[in-house]
Amino acid sequence: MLVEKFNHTVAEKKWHTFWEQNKIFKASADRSLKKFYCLEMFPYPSGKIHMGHVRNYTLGDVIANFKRLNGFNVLHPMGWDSFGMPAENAAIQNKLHPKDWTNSNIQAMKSQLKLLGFSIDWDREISTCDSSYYKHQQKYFLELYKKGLVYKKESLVNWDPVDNTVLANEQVVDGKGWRSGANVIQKKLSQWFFKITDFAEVLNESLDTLISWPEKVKLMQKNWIGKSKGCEIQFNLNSSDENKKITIFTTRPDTIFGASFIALAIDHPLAKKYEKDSKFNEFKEECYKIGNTDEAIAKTDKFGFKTEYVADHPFIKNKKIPVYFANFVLMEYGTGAIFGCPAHDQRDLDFANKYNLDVTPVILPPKTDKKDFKIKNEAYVENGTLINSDFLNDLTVEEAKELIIEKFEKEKKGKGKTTYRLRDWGISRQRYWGCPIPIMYREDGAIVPVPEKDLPVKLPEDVSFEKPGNPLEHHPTWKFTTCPETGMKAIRETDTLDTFVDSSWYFLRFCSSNNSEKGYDITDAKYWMPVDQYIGGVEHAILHLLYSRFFSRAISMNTGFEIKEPFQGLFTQGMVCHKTFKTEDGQWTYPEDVIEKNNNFFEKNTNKKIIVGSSESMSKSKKNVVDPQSVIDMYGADAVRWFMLSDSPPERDIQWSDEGIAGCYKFIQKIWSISEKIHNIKNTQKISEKEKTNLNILLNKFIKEITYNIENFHFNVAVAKFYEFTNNLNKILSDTDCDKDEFVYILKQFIILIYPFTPHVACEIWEKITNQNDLHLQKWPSYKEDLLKREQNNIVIQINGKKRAILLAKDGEDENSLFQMSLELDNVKKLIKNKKIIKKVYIKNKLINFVINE
RNA sequence: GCCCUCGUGGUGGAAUUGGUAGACACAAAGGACUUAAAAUCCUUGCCCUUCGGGGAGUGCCGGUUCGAGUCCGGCCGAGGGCACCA
Repeated sequence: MLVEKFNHTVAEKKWHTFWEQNKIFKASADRSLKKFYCLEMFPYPSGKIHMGHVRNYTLGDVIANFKRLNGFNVLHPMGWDSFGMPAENAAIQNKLHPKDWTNSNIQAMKSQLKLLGFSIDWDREISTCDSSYYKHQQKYFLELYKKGLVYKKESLVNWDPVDNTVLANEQVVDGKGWRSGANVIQKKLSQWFFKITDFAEVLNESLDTLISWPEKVKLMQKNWIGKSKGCEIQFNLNSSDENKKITIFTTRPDTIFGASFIALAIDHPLAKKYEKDSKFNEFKEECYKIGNTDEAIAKTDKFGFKTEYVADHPFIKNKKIPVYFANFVLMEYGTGAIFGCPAHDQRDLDFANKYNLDVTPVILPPKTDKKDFKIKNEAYVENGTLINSDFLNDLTVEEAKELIIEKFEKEKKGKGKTTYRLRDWGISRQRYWGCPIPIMYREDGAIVPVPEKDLPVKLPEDVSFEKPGNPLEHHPTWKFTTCPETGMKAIRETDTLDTFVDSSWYFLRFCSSNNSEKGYDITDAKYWMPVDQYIGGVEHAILHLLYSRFFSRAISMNTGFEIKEPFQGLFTQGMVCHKTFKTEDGQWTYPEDVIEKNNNFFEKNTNKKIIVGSSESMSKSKKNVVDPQSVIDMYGADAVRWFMLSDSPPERDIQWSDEGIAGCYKFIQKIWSISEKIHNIKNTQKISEKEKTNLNILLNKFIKEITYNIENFHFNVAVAKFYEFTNNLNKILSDTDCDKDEFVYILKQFIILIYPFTPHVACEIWEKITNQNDLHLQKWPSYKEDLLKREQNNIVIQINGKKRAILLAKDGEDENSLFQMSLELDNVKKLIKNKKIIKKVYIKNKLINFVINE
């Protein structure tokens, strides 16, 4: 019989229309239902969707569909992270208004997402650049301002002296501005900050409650917050001026007897004295050049600037400790001052060796003789016992820390303290395309929040990008206003908010997206929050997730419903990679412009030879991208979705391949042809009870495997199980006398199981065999555990741990008779002959191991 | 530099708790069907073999165990993170 092919173009369009018209994926307002909030990180509307989006949203869609079939009321919304730099760049380069550019991108990407058949509740769509969104954000800003969680301080920015503009780190390439090519300098600007450090402890501690987060992400956040327990110590200075004391922070107070210098950050208050010293300023310039990332600091040679100050050691009489400024000490961390103990810290040792400072070991490694222990170029940072340390001698590091802190506190020379590496969140951006900060600067110098009734402070639309810098700053009228209370003249804040603020509460907005009064409603949030499953790229492991955890907690404090943790479950997916193609003169080439001839590759139009490079994550700059649109057109949405779930575990990178997607297409066709075969069975002859039982066992095992693998995010394994089951089913179909009812039943179960993965072909087959369009209303199949108990098991017979035979035995067969039976097997007999059995091991229904001496 | 993760066929990967290593897929080779191609289906996949089976084997070296891809120790290699792109 000629089987008609599955026409994905027609079928997919048909189901899209049906789903949309009947609002199949709309979350129910019925609060008695058990809920499931499934969220993927919302996209930046850059123009077109890319494979990374396809993968991200396919993963989420499987979960959302799976949960719906399991009876949950699922919230699966989508929105747009639509403020940000690319829109401004487009405005500068193509003379398009950021708003128009953004909105047309949104339209384009939305229709692409619809093509993929994602089960999204589009009625809740939001866009962060819309004033109906950001007006609530301005309100939250003011609330935090009132709570004292927002403040202003001077802070360094990357400044392009030619374009007269602030640059983001990514706009600084090799120390030069990306557009002008000018050397970027560090400039101090007064900027707004959120006091996230007030939450350092709670954000750190609360990580332990997130049991469904990847350990890796939690660890990254822990490192970022960087809690460390230590001690502040005051040193007396021999100084003739007002600086009589200096406070340092250390996590190693136990090494105080090995202290040989004090090092200060270049912007430490003591630097004031040297601000006119040209040598010091040269040194300072050198330090600025390094930048302030941990990586840069760790890799740079340590150097310092000696001050005239000398400090007294707190316990060793007459011991004088020199004071330096050093390039590896940061003002932002601790007190901006440390004491150096070179014997037990590599940085301190490098520094001490450079300036010929004392190196006195104070920790002796275990089982080492004091006489043999010398420090040269490598610091000893492990545990040990204290030496050369007066009253601390012979204690362990832990004991010494405890005792010395006690002593410091008693003698009022210092105190135990916990510090965090986490710094406050700078939220000012000197850019146009962002949420305006609702603040005015009054002519009398007062900083005045815009009253709530005057919100939103809307972005002006008539802006020009002719001049470099912030268009809000240049706008002829926008920033001039009056204080509503006093009538005094005022100037608006022209900085806008970091776009990470926009994405720090959008998941709350989805709970009440159509509420114009409030950003979110507490009753809605009580029902929907927290997000049960959040899915996105690991690149957001730190900032976005940490900021969201902070912001949602901060704005919900004292509202009667505090959001302690917004994301209960987190999954971070890997990237989509593809081979790279380059011409011999080093030009990146798009895959669709490359053709293969006898294992050699050429550029289509020019016939230039192409060099195939390694597989890397798809990026526009390397041109190793495949446009989802073209693949959807050719193979259909189901095949693309299937590809995204196949082969690679979702947390790992996936390699895009043309053969792979073709294979997925074949599989979609295959399940279609199997369903046709079953649908067209004419013979209704019953199959035997035994065959029926076997089929049932197969199906039950299959249901269990698919359920387990979805719940555990092993989608690639689930896909393999689908292949396996399909192969088996196809074999049985050609072997067995057909029983239509039986096979239709199996097919229906199969279709429900595959619906979350490939909904279009599933709905089409379902409709064909049932004449109904209610696949989305079906219940997820359950399995019977007793059916999975097999009557017979293959028992592996090992001799000395090596597989030698397989024995088919009744379930639960007596141990001794199993030993007897296995000893009868030819191969076993042969190998055991004349040898003594020392030990017999039996693992129920699985394995026997005879241990014999050779 | 510091912190973390991962090393399994030609390739992507599977192996829930220590118990048949290589499921499933891609690629390759051979075959069937066909006038032919496409599509589809079958077989093969390290070494030795008397075709029963035997040997080696999960980056390398060692350990624990009746039994190790899985646990422990030490090497080697690859990747990721380390403060305003989103």
